[in-house]
Amino acid sequence: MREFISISKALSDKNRVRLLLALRKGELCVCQLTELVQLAPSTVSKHLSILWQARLVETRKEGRWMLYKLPGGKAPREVREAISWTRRSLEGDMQIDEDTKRLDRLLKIDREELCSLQSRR
Amino acid sequence: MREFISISKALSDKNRVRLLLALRKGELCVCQLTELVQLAPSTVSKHLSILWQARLVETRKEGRWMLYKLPGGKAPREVREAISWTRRSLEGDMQIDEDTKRLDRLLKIDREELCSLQSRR
DNA sequence: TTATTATTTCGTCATATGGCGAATTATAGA
DNA sequence: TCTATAATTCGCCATATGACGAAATAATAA
Repeated sequence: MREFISISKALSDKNRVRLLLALRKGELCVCQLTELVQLAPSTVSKHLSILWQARLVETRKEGRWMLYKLPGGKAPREVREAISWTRRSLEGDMQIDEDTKRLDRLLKIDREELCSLQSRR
Repeated sequence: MREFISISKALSDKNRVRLLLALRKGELCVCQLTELVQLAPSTVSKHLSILWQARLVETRKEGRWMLYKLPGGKAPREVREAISWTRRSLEGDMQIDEDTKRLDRLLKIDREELCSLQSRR
């Protein structure tokens, strides 16, 4: 029950779902995700930590960057099913489609450059 | 997105999930559900209204009783999948198993009798 | 070492949520 | 009609949540 509630709570915020589904595109750093959802980095970090605690994302540190991605095939069944339910339910969702387009554009920019752009605000 | 968030929010509370899964046993009135989860009737009613707004349950009025049940096959795919994800995820969950046993006992008591027992508190 | 940069943690605020009991509504029974 | 009962709505309270900016941490670059 604990795990289930943790997952459904994690999925019960719009911005967290946006972040989760952005990771369909592959590994992303906090900068890139922050640029996508346009929230304060501290807020994005908190959201990601909630997704991580629910095991909905995995992390890997690469130099200065913390990279987040969807879990691999060895994730618990609950988790895999939660993610695929989320993906199917939001197929064709306007917000998610916009995010996808925006993300495609962001991915053309080098990570280094994108992150430094951000710190200039 | 609205619908999805509404569903995941509805599923993000332990007692609501208990109520939802109790309905596997068929139609139940608020009295029966209140007796099961041991919360104030007003609290149970509120929870049920949240489940209803998310389309996770259907209602039918029969005399003084408001009966709640799981949605039929014509429910939106999102909803059906959410329910089956919930059921599968909580298969073998201790709390749910206890509820199931308790509910089996409660179902042996006539509704009329069970409800009137309750109002004597 | 020192400075810069990416991320997280902390403190704070406004709002949302889950709980209850009291009051209200709707239906059944006397 | 008047009363009893099932359920909901309302008002309240304590706690949880999502947001931010400032401060702390960790890693690279100068």
